[in-house]
Amino acid sequence: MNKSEVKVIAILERVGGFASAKEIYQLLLKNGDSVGLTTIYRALQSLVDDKLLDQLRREDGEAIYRLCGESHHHHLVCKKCGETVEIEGGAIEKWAKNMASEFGFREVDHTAEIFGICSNC
Amino acid sequence: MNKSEVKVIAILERVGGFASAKEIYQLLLKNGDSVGLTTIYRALQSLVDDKLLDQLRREDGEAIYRLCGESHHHHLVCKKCGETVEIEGGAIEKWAKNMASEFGFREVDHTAEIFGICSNC
DNA sequence: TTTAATGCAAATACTTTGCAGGAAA
DNA sequence: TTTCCTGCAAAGTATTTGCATTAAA
Repeated sequence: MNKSEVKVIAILERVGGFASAKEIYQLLLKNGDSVGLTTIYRALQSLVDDKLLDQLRREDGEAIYRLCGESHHHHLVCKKCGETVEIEGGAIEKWAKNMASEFGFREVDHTAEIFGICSNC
Repeated sequence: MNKSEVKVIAILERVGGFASAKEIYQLLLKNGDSVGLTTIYRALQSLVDDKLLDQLRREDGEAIYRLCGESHHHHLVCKKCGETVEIEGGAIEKWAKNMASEFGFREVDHTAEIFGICSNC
């Protein structure tokens, strides 16, 4: 594991959830670290190969990464103003696990988001 | 719904599962239909907007499409081969409703997908 | 010195958009 | 005519690769 990979892991720890290559890149720059996007991609690829990161896809096809085994949360997003609340998804975790095992799927992951209009809008 | 959209629907009926834009394009060509890839993309986009198709992503980020049933359901998708199972999400519906009301959100909608590797892969 | 890591630029793959010509109403 | 549909070519975005430079061992 080289320096870039350590940096990427550190950022993802700080983020505590999913982030795309570009987001990680920008966080590193903001951090004062000097890196190229290429290096981020290479670090991410290597970390996924080593099974230290999970890789999923956003709806628009962009790849997003997360530390393996990290407990994650979901979002409640306002369709109008974009305000976002992080919520626990205990029920969903169980649902995903049950459904997956019912149909014989392994290495299971999931995405879930709730959209609505917040009380201010 | 115009001619191209009808053609796309017909192909997806024949396929009986997911297909990417390129796959649909090639099937149409093999069929003797003369179409451009651009038109396929436009038809797909329009059908997704009209909620006649579900759109998901393969592991490599390519979009895949398929006819969607009318009832609200969720998907259990194989990250490798794209095989998909439609599943009921009773638990999720409740979770979404509860979370939304807890935080004062209304006009609530949600997305939820489970990813894994199916028993054949 | 020998190997591994880096980053720019170019290449690739998927998808969207601008635009002009053609079909349909 | 007026509007919609098409498809080529160009643009856009995410990601990967070639290659020469640099850092590390």
